[in-house]
Amino acid sequence: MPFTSLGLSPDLARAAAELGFSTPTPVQAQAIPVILRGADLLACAQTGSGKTGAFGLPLLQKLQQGAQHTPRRVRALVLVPTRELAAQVGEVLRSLGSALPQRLKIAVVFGGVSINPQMMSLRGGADIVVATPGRLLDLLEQNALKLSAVDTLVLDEADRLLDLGFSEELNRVLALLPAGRQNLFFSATFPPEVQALAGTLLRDPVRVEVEATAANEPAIVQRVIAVDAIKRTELLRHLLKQHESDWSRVLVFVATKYAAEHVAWKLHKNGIFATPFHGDLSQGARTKVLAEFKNGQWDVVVTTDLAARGIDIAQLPVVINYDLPRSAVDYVHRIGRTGRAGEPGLAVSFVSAGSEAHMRLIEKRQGLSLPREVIEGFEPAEAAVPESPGGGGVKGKRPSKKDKLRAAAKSS
DNA sequence: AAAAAAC
Repeated sequence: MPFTSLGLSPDLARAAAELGFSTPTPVQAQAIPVILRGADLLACAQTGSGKTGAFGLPLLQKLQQGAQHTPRRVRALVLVPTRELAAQVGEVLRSLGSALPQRLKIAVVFGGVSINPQMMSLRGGADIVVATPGRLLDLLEQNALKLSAVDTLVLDEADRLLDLGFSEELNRVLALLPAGRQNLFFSATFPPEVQALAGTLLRDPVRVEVEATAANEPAIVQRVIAVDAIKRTELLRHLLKQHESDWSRVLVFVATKYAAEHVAWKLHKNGIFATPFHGDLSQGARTKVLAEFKNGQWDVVVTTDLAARGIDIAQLPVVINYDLPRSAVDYVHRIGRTGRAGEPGLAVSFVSAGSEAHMRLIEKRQGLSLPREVIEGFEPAEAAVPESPGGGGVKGKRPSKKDKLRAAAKSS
C-alpha cells in the first residue's frame, strides 16, 4: 500500500521514500488518515515504528495549504521532552518538508544554546515550531512568538510530557493555545493513569494502538545476566572484548550522571573508546557525543535516561542496562534504542541480588519471564543474595510476600 | 542516592 492511498501527496510520498519509509508502517497507516481529517489522536506504537513520520507527514500536508499566507503564524507546535529529540524531530520534518513545492518554515528551539539565533529564526513567524517546554516558555515571555494561531499540537513522548516533572510547564503552554486545536499524542508507552489525563485534554480522540505482532514487533532479543553488582564493570569489559567484532556500537544505560562518568572513565582507561552522555554536559558536548557516536567515533556511550527516549541511532545492535531503569515504562523506551526500523537488536540487563525483584516486576509488566544467565568467571556469590534467606540465592527463586514485607520494613 | 527541562 503506498502513502498516496492514505491521502498524502506524491511529493510527500517521495520524500518519505527518500528517508527510507517506502510503505507506511502500521502506526502510519492508521494515524495518517485520522490526522488528515482533523481528529484528535492518541497513538501508542512500539519504539522504532515510525511515529515521527506518522505525525510529520500529515502535518506537513495540512500546513502546505495556506503556507503562502503572510505574515506567517505558528500553526503547529511539536513538544518533546529532550533537546536532542527536538533536534532530531526538526531534522526529520525538514527532510520531509524539503520535497514540498510550498516551502514550510520550521523553527527548532531548545535550551542550552544561545537564544538569539532562535529569536531570529522566529522573526516573521514559522509554520512549525519544534520545542522543549522550558525554552519555549522563555521565548514566549520575550514575545518572540505567539501561539494564538496554533491549530495542531503534537506531544511526542506524550506520556513523559504529561507526567509530573513537566506538568507545570506543559500547563502554561497549553493555556496559551487556542481551544479549538487538533491534539496529537504519540508514545510507545501510555500508562493507564496517563491515558486518563490525556483523555481530559483530547477532544473525542481516535485511539490508535498498534498491537505488537510477529510482523511489526521490533526484533529485540532480551537477555538478563545475573552478576554481583560490584563486578558489573568487569563483566561489561569482558562482554565488550568478547563481542568486539559483532557489537559495532553499544549504548550502556546507568542510573546516575556520576555512574555515567565513572563507568565511561573505567572503560576508557582500559582502552575502550567509551564516553559519557548525560544532562550535566554542556549542550555542545551533548550534541558532539551523539554525532560522534552515530559516526562511529565512539564504540560505547554510557548514558543516563537522557538517551532513553526517541533518539534514533541507526545500526545500534546492542543496548545494555548496567543499572536497571526505574520503571517498566523506562525499560521499554531504553531497549527501544536498538532494533529500530526492522533491524535486529539485543538488550542485555545486568541483575544483581538487590535488583532481582525489580527485574521481575519489569518482566511482569511486559508479560515476560527471562532466564537468568550466568557468565563464566562472573558467577554471583551465593552469599550476595540476602533477600532470599531460605534459598540462599538459588537461581529463579521468587521472593515471598514475607520477604517483600521484610524488605519494605527495612527500607522505611 | 533519579533524569530531564530556562536563564
